[in-house]
Amino acid sequence: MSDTFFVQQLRQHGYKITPQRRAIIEALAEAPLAPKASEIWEKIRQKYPDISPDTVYRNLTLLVDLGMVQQIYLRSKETSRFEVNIPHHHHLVCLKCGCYYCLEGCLVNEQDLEAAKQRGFTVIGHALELYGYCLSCQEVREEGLR
Amino acid sequence: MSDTFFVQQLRQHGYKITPQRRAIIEALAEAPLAPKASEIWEKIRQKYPDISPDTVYRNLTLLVDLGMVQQIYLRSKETSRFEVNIPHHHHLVCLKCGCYYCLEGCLVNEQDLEAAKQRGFTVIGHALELYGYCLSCQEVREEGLR
DNA sequence: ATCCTAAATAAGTTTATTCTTATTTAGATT
DNA sequence: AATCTAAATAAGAATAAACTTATTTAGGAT
Repeated sequence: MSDTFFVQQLRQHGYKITPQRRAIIEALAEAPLAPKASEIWEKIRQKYPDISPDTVYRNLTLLVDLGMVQQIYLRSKETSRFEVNIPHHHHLVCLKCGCYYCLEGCLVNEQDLEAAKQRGFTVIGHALELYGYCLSCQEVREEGLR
Repeated sequence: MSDTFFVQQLRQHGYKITPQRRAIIEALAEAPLAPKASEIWEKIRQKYPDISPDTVYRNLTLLVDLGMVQQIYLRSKETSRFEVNIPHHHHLVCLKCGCYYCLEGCLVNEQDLEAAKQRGFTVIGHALELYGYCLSCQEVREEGLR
C-alpha cells in the first residue's frame, strides 16, 4: 500500500511512471477516507496546478482496472469514491443520503466466477454494492416510498 | 412483466400514473434488449415529442429503486443499460468494448445479505458486475496491459 | 363536476465524466 | 548524451446525468 508498491505494480504492467501518476498515488495514500475523484484532483492541484481532471479520471480508472484501487459506485446523489484496495470488500450504499458502510470480506465465491471464465471471458475484478436505506433515512423512505 | 404489473406496482407504492410513466414502461416492455436511457428517450419522443430526458432518467431510477428494473453499470465506454428485472441475475462486462453477457442466477447468497440488515440497513437490492475482457478483446488487452 | 394539494413534469442550468486532438515526455535504443 | 516512438498529457469540446424552479397535473376530497 506504500507508494513504492503502486509504482512497482505500474512498472510491472509496462506503464510509464509520470509525475502526475506519482501525485495521484501519493494523494490516494494520504487521503484519510475514500475520496471522490474531484477531491483527489483538488489536492493534487495544490502541487501541480496544471494537472487536468481527465488525467485524474484516466489514472484512477487504470488503478481500478489493475485491481489496486476499488471504486465505490454510490448511485446518484453522490459521485463514485475511490478506496485503496486492501483487503477486498464490498459496500452498503444508502440511496437517500449517499452514505456507505464497508462490509467485511467478499460475498462472491470463486466457484461462481469460474462459470464466467468458462465463456472465454477474462475476469479482472468485480463490483458489488448493496443498495438500500440507512438507519437515519428509514423514516424519510417511508414517506418517500409511502 | 406486463405493463399492468408495473403500473400496479407503482400504484401500490403510492406513485401517480402519468402518461410519461406509461410511455416509459411501454418502451421498456417493447425494447428487444437492455436499452440505454437515451434509446428509451428517443423511442418515447416519437409519440411524445415534449418529454424531457430528466423525466426518463428520474423514472428509470425510480423503477430500479423499486426493484422492477435492473441497471447494468458498464463502466465507461458505454453508458448504463436498463433491463426488465426477471429473473434477477448479474453481468459480465468487457472493459474494452463495453459488451456484456448475462449470468444465470444470483451470485450473492441471502445469508450474506443478512449481515447487512443487522446494521439497521434496509437492503432494497444489489448490483454485481464482473469486469474483464471478452474473447475478442483478449489480444487487445495483452497489448494494452502488456 | 369542481377544487385542492402534493407530486410530477419541462426547461434550462450545472456538474461529472469522457472524448478528440495536438503536444509533450518516459523510457528504450543507439 | 542524443534520438526515437509509443504512451501520456493538457486543453477544450462533447456527452451523460442531475439539479433548480416555475408550471402542470393525477388523484383524492368536496
